[in-house]
Amino acid sequence: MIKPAANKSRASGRITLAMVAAHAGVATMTASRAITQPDMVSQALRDRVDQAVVELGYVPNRAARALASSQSKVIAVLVPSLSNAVFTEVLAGIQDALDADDYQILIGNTRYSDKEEEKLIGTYLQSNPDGMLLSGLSHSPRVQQILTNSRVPVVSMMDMSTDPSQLTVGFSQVQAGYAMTRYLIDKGHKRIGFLAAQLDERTLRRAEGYRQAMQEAGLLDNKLEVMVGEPSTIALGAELLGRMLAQAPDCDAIFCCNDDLAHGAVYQCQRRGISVPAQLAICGFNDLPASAWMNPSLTTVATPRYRIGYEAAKLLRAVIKGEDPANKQIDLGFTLMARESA
Amino acid sequence: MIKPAANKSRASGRITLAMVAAHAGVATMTASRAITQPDMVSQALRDRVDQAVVELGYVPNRAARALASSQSKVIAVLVPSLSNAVFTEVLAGIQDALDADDYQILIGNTRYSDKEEEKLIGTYLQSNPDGMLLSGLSHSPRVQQILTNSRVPVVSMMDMSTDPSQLTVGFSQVQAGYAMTRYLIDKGHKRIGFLAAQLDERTLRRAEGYRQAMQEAGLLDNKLEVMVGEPSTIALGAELLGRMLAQAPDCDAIFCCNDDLAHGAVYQCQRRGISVPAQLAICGFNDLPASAWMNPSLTTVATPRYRIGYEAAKLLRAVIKGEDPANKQIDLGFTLMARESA
DNA sequence: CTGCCGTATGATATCGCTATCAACATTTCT
DNA sequence: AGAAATGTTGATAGCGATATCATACGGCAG
Repeated sequence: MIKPAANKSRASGRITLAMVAAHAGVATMTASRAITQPDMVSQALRDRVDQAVVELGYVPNRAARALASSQSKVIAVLVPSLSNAVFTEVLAGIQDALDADDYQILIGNTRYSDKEEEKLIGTYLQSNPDGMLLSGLSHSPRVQQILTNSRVPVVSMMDMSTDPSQLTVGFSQVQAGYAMTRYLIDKGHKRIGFLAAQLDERTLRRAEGYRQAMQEAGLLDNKLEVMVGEPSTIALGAELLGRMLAQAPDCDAIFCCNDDLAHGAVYQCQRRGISVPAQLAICGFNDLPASAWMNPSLTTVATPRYRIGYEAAKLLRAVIKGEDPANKQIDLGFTLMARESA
Repeated sequence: MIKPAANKSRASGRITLAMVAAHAGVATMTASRAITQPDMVSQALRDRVDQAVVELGYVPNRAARALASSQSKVIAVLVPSLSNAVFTEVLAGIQDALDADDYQILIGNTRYSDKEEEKLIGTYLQSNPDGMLLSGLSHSPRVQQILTNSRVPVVSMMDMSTDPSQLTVGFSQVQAGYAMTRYLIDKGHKRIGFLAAQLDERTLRRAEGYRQAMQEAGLLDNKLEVMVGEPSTIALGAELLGRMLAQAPDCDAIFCCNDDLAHGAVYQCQRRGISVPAQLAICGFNDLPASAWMNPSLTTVATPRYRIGYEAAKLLRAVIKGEDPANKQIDLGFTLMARESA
């Protein structure tokens, strides 16, 4: 019943599906089905194929599969940073959502650079991905064109879009910035500084929310803004606190555009003997793990990063399957965490 | 001179190399060479091909390339965690080292699980990677066998191996654990606790170093060890500090197996009114960014994570090219950062 | 002028798998 | 019972690139 194994000794020592099929005494196509669509093959043959797979140690060749089926089973994910905990949690959500689906996730780090993003998208397109997850809404015109031409489904993460056709999962950065500023205003602060670094699109949106709230309260003053393009770090937060106090000595509260800066600012206050929040209130953005534990604990905005990744991946998967999702824009909101520092 | 473009309207709307070649009026093979080995093609034809590539917006198909050349240009990287800053810095080093080489990096997160690792390696082997970068030395027997069978070059990162044939880049975790413990002993501490979580192989090696030093000084006492398997977090550090003090109230110093735990322990001391280092010295491991800035600043061991990634990737690249590296074991050492907390 | 050689170009045969349709066996329906 | 529907299996033809070998050509030695 069982034919002898194929012995075309190919150059590559690799075990191929054809060898498995020969070993099991079935056609290659049947072996293929036994592996990828077991329901379509009779129990008896399926068992023989399965056994042959084990005996020969067969490992399918993804490249061949992709080529023949024009389905890469690859999803490309672009994040602006891997050292930022925000995005690693987004990635965790994505991985969990895609876990069982046998998707290969291609993680790209754009380092907050449009050029890098363009380069990465170009590279990833060579892998013919079934879908892409991008961070942010704004991309260079060339990127937009490349994406349109490629017809790859794309879901944008982290912020809400005004374009209703764009698939988006996130929360409104503007509203979050507004909410935090309002909180400080309601606490009675008048001279509220805004400390920002990196100046990526999310930061700029938060700044927008800040200005909106300050404007409404008649408190807007550009002396209260310290914004620099360097990457956001604790060390920079410490430094920028100094710059802020030099620029606006009467400042009574500081809204840092993220927790790293806020941590640095708090530590620096401690070193200078400035008491937080008595003399200066400080708050951050993102609610990193340390924020709840440090002393004083940090008032900040908790953002649903894990869920953003999770829901974005689920949405993308649905679109890849050809479904037309009822909800193209998923707003996951945010939570203001009032703690000791403000 | 230029023939009309090919118009075999393939099912996939994709622009193929054949179309580019037709558009440029050359053979497919010539177009292929013009793109991948430009030196082998005359200036004139090369220009025509380049132009056709741009005009048609040609994107090479990586799967086809991999299949035909049996070179995937993929390097798989396995790390136990993405939320741990240590490994994201390793990744940064890898990316920088491999930047120009047109390698595709497949990042896998094993979540500190042997099973996950096995699964990921199985998946990644389907992509026929040119090489692999693994974290740690110890892998399940099955993984070892799979790797041996696949004949994929592997470089192990993070620790030093005793097997001289194994390609390794890292530093001795045992020595680092020993050094930190000695430091505390030399400072006059007698009851030095060891706080550990996660209990992955690196943590266990550090524990080994700790015990060795304590043994030598005649200070070893298992009441001084608190080790749990849960993931390492700031919150857990805070909790375990309590457990340590309950278990060994006379403890006068604590060596935390990583900075997260140490941060939690320090914060918890502050809440309990225990002064660090006067009443209790605390030190960590890894030197995360916050450690230098928090108050008190944290005594810890700085580890060359970025360089580990960088050198490991360079070593792997050399091996892939067929070179036989003189130095198969690269020890990048570590640095004890003496700060305020101990 | 013949013939050999190195270089640029092209034709063809795979790489390993799946899509597709044909062939046949087995039910189910009228 | 005969036709139609259903379910399995197999043969064949690509998917889009590169490896390999063959061919054409100009240059140079003899």
